[in-house]
Amino acid sequence: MLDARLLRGNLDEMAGKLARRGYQLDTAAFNDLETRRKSLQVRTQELQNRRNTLSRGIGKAKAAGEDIQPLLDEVASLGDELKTAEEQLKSLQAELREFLLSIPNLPDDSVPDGKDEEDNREERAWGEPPSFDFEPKDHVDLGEALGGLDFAAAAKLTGSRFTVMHGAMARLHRALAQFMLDLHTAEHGYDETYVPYMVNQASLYGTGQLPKFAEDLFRLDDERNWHLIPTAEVPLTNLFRDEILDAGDLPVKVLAHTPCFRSEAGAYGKDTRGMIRQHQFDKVELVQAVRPEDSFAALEELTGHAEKVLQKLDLPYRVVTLCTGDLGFSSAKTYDLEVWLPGQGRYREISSCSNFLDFQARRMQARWRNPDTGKPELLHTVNGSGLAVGRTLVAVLENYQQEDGSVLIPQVLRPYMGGMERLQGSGKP
RNA sequence: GGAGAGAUGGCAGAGCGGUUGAAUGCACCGGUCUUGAAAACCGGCAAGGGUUAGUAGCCCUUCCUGGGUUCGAAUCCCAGUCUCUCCGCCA
Repeated sequence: MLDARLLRGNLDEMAGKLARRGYQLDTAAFNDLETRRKSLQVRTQELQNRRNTLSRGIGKAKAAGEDIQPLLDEVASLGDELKTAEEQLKSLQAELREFLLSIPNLPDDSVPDGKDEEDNREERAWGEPPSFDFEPKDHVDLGEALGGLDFAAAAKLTGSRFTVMHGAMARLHRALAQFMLDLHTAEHGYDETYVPYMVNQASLYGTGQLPKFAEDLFRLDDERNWHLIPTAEVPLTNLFRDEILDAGDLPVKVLAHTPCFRSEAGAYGKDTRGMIRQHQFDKVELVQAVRPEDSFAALEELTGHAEKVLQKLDLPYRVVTLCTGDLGFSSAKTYDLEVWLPGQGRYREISSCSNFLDFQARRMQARWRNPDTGKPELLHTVNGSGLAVGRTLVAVLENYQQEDGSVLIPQVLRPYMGGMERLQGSGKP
C-alpha cells in the first residue's frame, strides 16, 4: 500500500510513476474520496469532541453534587448527527482503504520501462548452455522414460497440472530441497522456519495477494476464509505483521521450504506440458526484513543467495531485471533468475527476487524501532525463491541428460542421494 | 468435543461505569554522581489518525475482534477469535 499522505500531496507525480507500469491511477476518484473524507472526518471529530467535553462535565458536576440536567439536555441536542457522521465516515474510510489497497507499488527509478517480458533487461549470464551431440529431450520425455515422473497418474488422482514422482526421482526432488535449505541456513544466515500452509485473509492482504488476486488462490470451503498459501512469502512475511522489531535484531532473515498452491486461473493454455506450471509445487523461499536504507543492498544479497544454488548445481542461468510492465503488484524492483532449459532451448524463470520497500510493511504494520528517533517506523521487506524446487528438478534433468536417457546427478546432490551418481531405469517399485 | 479461567502499553502486571491513555515493575532514552562502569537517585517514555508548512500545538480513535447499553465503557451485555487448565479423542 502506498502512503496516503504522499499520494495526497504528490498525486500527479505518483500517477506518472504508476503509469510507467501501465497502471492508470484514477486521480479524479481519489480526489473525490479524499475531499469527502476530509470534511466528514473533521466534522465527525468536532462532534466527538463536543460529546466528550460534555460527558466529562457531567462526571465532574455529579461529583460536586451539582445539577446535571442542563448538561444532559445539551448533549441530547447533538441528536443523531454524531451517530450518522460516524457511520458515514466509517464506510467512506473503508472505501478509501479498498481503493488504496488496489494500487500497485511504484516502480523504482532503476527499473527499465517496458510492456511485457520482452522488455526485461538482462543483467548478466552465468555458465554455458551445454551443447549436446544428440537431440536433447525435455523433462517429460526423460522423466517418464525413467519411470520417475507420472503425469497420467496425477491426472487420475486429481486433474491436470499435478505430478506424481517415484523412486530416485522423488528422492532427487527431496535432495534438491534439502540441499537448498542446508546452503541457505549454513552459509547465508537464514533461520529455518516451519509455517502453516493455510493462511487467513489478513495475511493475504498483508503481502498483497488480496484484494486483487483472489482468483489465483485456492480458497478452502470454510467460513473462516482460509486459503492455501501460493508461496511461503505469505506466512513468512506476515510473521512481522503488527510487530515492532528491535533495531539490533535487523536484518531478520527467514526461510521455509513449503508446497505452494496456485490456481493459475489466467494461465490456461500456457505451459500445459510437464511440471513447469503446476497447481502444487515446492519452493524454498527466502525473506528478509531490513532497515529501509538497507533494502536495495539486501535485494542484491538475496539474489546472490539464490544464484549460489544454481552455481553449485552448475546450471547455466541469467539474471534479468523485470521491466515496469512485468513487475509484480507489490514489488518496486524484481530480478528474475532464468535457468537454461535444453528441452525448450531457452531460459525459464526459476526464481524471482523482489524489493517491496515499505509497501507490504505498511499493509501489515510491520515496524522496527529506530533508535535515532525512538519511534516505530516501517520496515522494508525483500524476498525471493531460492529456488523453485520443481523447476530446478526440470533443469537438472534437462541439463544433465545423457544420450542413453540417463541423467547424471550433480555432485553437490550426491551426498543427499546415498552416493548415487546417475538416474537410470525405473525408480518404480 | 465437554467444563472452567483468561486476553490491558516493547515485556510483565494493576484497574472492573466518570478528570484512566490507563498504577506499578522491567526494558529503553536523557541527567546527577563516578577516573570510567555498575549501583543509587531525578526526569522522560504507547500506537494509529486528523488538522497544519510543521517531527509545534490542538483534536479524534485505540485496553483481543465485532455489535449493543449509557450523557459517558478497559470496566456492563451479546456474538466471535485466540490462549491456558482439566476431561474425552487423536497422528
